[in-house]
Amino acid sequence: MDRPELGFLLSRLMREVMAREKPILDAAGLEMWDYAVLTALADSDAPTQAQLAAATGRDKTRLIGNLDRLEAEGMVVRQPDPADRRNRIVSLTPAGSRVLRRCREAIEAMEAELLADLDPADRAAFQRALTALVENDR
Amino acid sequence: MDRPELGFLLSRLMREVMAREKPILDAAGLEMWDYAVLTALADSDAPTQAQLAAATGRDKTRLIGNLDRLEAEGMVVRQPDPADRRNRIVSLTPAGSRVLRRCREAIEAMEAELLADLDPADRAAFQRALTALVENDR
DNA sequence: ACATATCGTCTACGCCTGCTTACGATCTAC
DNA sequence: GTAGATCGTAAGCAGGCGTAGACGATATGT
Repeated sequence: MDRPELGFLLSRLMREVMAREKPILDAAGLEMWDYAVLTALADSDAPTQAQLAAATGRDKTRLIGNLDRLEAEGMVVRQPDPADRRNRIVSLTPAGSRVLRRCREAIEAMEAELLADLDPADRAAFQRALTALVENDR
Repeated sequence: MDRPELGFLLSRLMREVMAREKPILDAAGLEMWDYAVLTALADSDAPTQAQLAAATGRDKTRLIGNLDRLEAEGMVVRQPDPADRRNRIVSLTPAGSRVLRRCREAIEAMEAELLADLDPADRAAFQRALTALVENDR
């Protein structure tokens, strides 16, 4: 047979990565989407909920539930935008930042282990190519 | 911020690949899962339905519907296994092979275009690394 | 002042998912 | 031959998903 297709390989690898992330997030009491939201929050400042939904790819009505829970657990706050009070600006609390940082470290360690068997040059090229591809079709 | 995480990059790229595959499969009257099934069928010979479910990662009870439709459209046949008549052996018909080959060609062209901007050495390393990673944790 | 649009929220719809249970047909072990 | 396991199938369940419609609060254009 031919070389397996990109979609096939990506879905397999994706499944593996998610399987390895799950115990880490479970330990922190986070769901996948919570983590995506926290990450997006750390990377962009003062996003409105609509912007946050767009950034994470989550439906805006689904996002609400995640924010409700994250806010109840004190990881996130929603504040009315002084410039346009229809908007609610979401931001990380120190507690949220702390949880996020701890998860991120564990996940980076997991990723390093996952990629450990690769030839170092290939690993660098892999990450470079992946990043370029994602940025390309933004 | 840090380098984006593997899971983040993979999900983005995956989304893009699937978005580009969809029109191709639509034109052939196939759903994503149909294509995955046909591909798995071409790569392994004489699988039982349970093996096919395992190979594609689809739930065995969900697979039934796909096979029903593919069989109704003459792309696939189910035959009782002479060695164990509980099993049903699934195989591609010539028509199924033809449809699959046409889709595969279109998808490979799409992938080539997607990867076209990469540095050739990076592209080769990317594919090599991706394949190695998937085979690694099988 | 008034009409129109946007934002966040809630509710409901239909679709797809994996999981579970049950069933008949069939194989295997004893 | 009888008991138990396995295969494909059907049906039902809970949960996730995006979408759409409605609503109050708010902003904007005229």
